[in-house]
Amino acid sequence: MAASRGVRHDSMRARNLAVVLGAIHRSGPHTRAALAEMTGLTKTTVSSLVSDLIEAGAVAEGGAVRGGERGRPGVAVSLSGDRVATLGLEINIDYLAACVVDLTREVRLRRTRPADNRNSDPVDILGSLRDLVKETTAEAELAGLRVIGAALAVPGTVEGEVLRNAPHLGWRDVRVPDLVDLPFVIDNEANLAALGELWFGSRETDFLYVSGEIGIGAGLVVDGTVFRGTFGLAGELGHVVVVPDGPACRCGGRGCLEVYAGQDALLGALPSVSELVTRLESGERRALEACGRAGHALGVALTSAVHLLDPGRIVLGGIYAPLFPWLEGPVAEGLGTRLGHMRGTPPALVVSGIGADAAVLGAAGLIIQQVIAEPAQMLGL
Amino acid sequence: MAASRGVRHDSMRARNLAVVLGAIHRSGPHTRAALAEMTGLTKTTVSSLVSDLIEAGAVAEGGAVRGGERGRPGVAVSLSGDRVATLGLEINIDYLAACVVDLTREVRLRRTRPADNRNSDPVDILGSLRDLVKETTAEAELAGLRVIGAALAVPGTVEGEVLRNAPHLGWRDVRVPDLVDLPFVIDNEANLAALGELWFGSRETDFLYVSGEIGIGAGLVVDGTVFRGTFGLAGELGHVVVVPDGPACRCGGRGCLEVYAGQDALLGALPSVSELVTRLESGERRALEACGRAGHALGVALTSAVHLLDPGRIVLGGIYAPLFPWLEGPVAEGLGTRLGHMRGTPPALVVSGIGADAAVLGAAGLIIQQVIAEPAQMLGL
DNA sequence: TCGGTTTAGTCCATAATCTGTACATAATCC
DNA sequence: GGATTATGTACAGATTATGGACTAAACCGA
Repeated sequence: MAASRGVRHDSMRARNLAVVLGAIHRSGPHTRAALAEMTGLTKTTVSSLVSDLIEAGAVAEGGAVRGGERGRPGVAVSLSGDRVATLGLEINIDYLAACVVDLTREVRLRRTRPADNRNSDPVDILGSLRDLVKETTAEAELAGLRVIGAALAVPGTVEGEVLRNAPHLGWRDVRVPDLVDLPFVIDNEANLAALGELWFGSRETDFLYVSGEIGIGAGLVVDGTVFRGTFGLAGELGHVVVVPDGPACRCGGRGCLEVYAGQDALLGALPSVSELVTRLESGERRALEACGRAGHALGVALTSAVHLLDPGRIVLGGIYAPLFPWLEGPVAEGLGTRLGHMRGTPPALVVSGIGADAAVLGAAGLIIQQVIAEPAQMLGL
Repeated sequence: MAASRGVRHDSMRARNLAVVLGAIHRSGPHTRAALAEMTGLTKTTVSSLVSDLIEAGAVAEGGAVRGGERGRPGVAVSLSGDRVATLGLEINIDYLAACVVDLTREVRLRRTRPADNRNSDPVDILGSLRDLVKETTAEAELAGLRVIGAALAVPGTVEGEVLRNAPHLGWRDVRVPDLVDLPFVIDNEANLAALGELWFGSRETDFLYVSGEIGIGAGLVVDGTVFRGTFGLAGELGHVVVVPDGPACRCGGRGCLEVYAGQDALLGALPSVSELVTRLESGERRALEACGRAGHALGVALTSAVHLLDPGRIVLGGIYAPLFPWLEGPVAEGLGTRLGHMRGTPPALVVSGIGADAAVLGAAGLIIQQVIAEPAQMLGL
């Protein structure tokens, strides 16, 4: 409901650039004539817009030229991966990560730096991250790519440029400075992982991405857009109430999902998720029971989530991805019996295909989406 | 992600008409000069747009003329309530309702027709509703108002023009025919009641409206817009899990909120909500305990809802409005202790100010919003 | 092989809309 | 009463899209 500004000739053109670029992005290479048909603009206008987009490096001629049919064949116009790129960044509990992705969503560069960020000093970590940014940006430029924006994923709640609360890092109200001299945004790890799944994983446009980490977050994507709630705090699946009088949770509540299905509850005394997988594979009873309990709790919490959020499908990611074979049964059963006849069938339950990279990729993808949505502004047209 | 069309000259003007009308709507009467300032358009353009809007009957000169300051005083332009109106309709369990609202959101006409619609025949009810529509439309036209669109609130889930499932009416997959020869939409009662609260009640732009009826629905409003989820089924608060192994619910699940806090659970053997209020006022223990239990369950379910949906505040409506004095304590306590330190303070808990009319008013308001958002299309400019 | 047909892309005159400066108007200030 | 200040309109100019004519490049059929 912000005060909206009037449309002038330049914003009309800006919008039409976005419409044409969006059409190319949404459904692959097209000829100018096809674009005119799709957008309702005339061939003349599309030609003019396309030539601007070519100049800005957003698209290029070439790609698949349709042939074999009658008439003069058109020249296909497709997204160009050669000139414009964006930077995805991630601060997680035990590593820093960066990646460079070009406009075609091809991953061009990836760097991970192991670190122990639990209860760390923000200044140190941010300094280290800044080094990583310089390194990757320089390398991308060597490859001829112009990095035009960056996004950062953090394991906590974000408001604007302030990291409000990242319990596992031990950070509160940390103002993250612009790490690059470019458009820069910060967002929650689960939200960005959900977007990673959208653009680099299954490419479905409607789903709830469940991010199992030390905490449990979720990012809801409806029609290709993340739902963030009023203050950007939506999707805290980890603190949905599973048992009203259950054990205390570190959040102050009782019987939260995190108590039953967080990483600590799943691992118990085990050192790592891969160790847990090993034991599950060898059929160890204690491990199987832990997974069963977690799956049951997840089924209860997801039932509430489905009633409230109405997701298209449910994607399990993070540590739940390797554990999916053992979680799927109990979770699906819980959903199936509890949702009952409120809806035709419960949402499909699937595993994330991109695993641990989801958040960094989503971060880079977020900026790419901005370029597609506002090419005039992002590319200086 | 629908294929978006290019912007042409006529859509530029259509957009600017909407921008100017939106500014008048959002912040009361303004002079043309002020509108130019706010929209970023020139005075010339605003003058031209305003004269079109006057011709269409959307706005009128007059209203508060600012005086007493230096310079030539401007002529205020304000929404006109004299010419354009919309129709709100509601099918509920025990009544049909209609109302006519003008562009200034003044309620011009209201009709309620008691009926017993439980397990009824859709054909009968829709016929009766059609009569009500003819009656109210004719009466509005006598008052010089042109009804330009209608919306219908129903107690069930809606997809497009089909009422999928209204358990208390006993309707499934009922295709509702266009009741008027005008733009016409159908939506869920809780969603429209939430919009009623937005436009005719507190006028806050961010809240979760909880509609206590025989079932319990909720409508989430974020930044003045209803969140509907993927299939339009979001907000089914009544079936959020409160106790995982609780009593069976008619939905097929167990321990749903509706079992503890639905109208039937609250009333027990009592005949009506007003009877319950009487007993609460006289301090009857059984009544107080029923409210306490319901409030406790509501607190648990709302905790999950707050974590997932992140509402700005929580508005209790429907039968919860008269019961608010007795529910507020247990609900607020549950929210306060359970939300813990995940967020600064829990969302404010308030009572709806418009009671039973929320849904019909919201329905009429929905069409008014469409007029404000797309005046060119809705008014034929 | 060659003209006919079909479709793609460009050129250019025209149309729609907004901008910006100039100007008439109407109030206050001194 | 004249200076000042702000509103609202008029008109020429700028920007962008349209639409029909035209050129280009393929296939089709004789």
